[in-house]
Amino acid sequence: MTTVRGARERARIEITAAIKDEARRQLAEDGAAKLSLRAVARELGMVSSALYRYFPSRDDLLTALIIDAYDSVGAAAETAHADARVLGAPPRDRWLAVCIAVRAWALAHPHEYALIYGSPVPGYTAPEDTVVPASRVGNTLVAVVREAHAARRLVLPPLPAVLRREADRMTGEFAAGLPPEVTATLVACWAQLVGLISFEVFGQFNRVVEAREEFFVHSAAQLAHQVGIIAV
Amino acid sequence: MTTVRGARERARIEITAAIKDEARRQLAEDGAAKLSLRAVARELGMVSSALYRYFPSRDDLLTALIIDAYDSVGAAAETAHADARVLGAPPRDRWLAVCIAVRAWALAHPHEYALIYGSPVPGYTAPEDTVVPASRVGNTLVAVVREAHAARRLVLPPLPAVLRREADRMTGEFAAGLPPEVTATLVACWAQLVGLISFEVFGQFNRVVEAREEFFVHSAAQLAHQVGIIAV
DNA sequence: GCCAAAGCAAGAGCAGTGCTCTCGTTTTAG
DNA sequence: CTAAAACGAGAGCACTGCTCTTGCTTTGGC
Repeated sequence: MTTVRGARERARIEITAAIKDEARRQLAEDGAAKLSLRAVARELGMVSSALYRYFPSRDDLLTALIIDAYDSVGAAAETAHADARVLGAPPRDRWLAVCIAVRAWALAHPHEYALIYGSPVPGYTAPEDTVVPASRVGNTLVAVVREAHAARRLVLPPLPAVLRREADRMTGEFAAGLPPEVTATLVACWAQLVGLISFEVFGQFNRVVEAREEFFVHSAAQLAHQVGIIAV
Repeated sequence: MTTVRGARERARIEITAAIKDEARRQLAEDGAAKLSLRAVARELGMVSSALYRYFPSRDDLLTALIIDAYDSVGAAAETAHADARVLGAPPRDRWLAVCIAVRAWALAHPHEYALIYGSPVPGYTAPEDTVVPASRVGNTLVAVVREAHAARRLVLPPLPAVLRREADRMTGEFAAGLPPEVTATLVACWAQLVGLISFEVFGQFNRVVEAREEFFVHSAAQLAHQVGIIAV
């Protein structure tokens, strides 16, 4: 927490939060495309130009929402992992718990999910501020696999020679403590997990998959197996 | 081909195509969010209201582009499959060929890819006209697996009891001739494949995966294995 | 406590958007 | 040949993101 120096700074914090809240409300209702700065300002009883004191542009507001969304889904994954750990769940169940938590968050916040894992809306390059929150879910999966390795519940999948250097680099950069053999596989599984969730959230499973929950749990279990986490 | 009854109908066909071409150009340049009906009309030397004779709304134009994009990537997948088949490639290589073709198409047309596999832009419900083109890639994967089964190059993965009915239904609906044991797995692999491609196209692999090509081919091969296609 | 400086809300205004409606003109079909 | 349908052009509405100017309020250094 930063110290609040005066009434003005306190007001700024509150108004910034109010803007984001209202924007999130409109986002959840109509989607990112229809999010309007003027509508947000109108709903908050202020004039649109005043809003630019807090967010220099519409894209900056969206970026703030993106960061919050990353933090929100990241927190969901982390608490699911922590809960599974205090229950003494085996690695496979911890993996499943995280996957299920991410899916549940996505289904509960489809538009925020679309904001972070759908097509990038503002431009093409993600602002620097997003990379740390963006990696929270990934880091949680790394933690699960790391614990599985420590508990000797991990078999190392074979890794082709061409990916050996890549796996070493990845491991050093964001998966320290993980056997390099699994790092590349884990990244792939993470992308595949998001693919599964995206298909469900974005309606690609309409008329295709009906038993969504069972289908997802089974697929997530397959991913656990693929990354080397042994059953039970 | 429908018969062209007169000059007016011929003109309508040409103008409709010109509108879509120009719209696709602007889409490839600036993305779906910045696609403007007025800009398209301006570039074509017509007034914006005239464009509404051809597409009743911006969303309808986008829907037309979505259908074309589905057809485009579907055709890419089908030709890749056909080429691999005439070369006598084994099932695993046919699977890889289709995956690689879809990825190549996505990297070449990122905004069109975002249109179909990113967040749904217009509303939430996909128009009925999109479901047939949308299934072309999936059908190609079904065909690959079906051929693998016919060539006895397919091992049936175990399927949990909860998904048995679901797998039977899926098979009857869009995967006739496929052993029900693989249908559900195939659908999951299809979603996971799109997850891999989306992460790359949407920049989620920035600072994470560097050897993209090798990483993708290895992951796609893993998916082939997962769906039951045996190596070589 | 005073006062310049900075932060702030409000309003007007600009360029752009999707979309509608009207009005002549042209092409089609009976 | 004529009524009907399709068409292009233009004006106009309501909305958007964003900028600039104008006063007012809070802040921080003296």
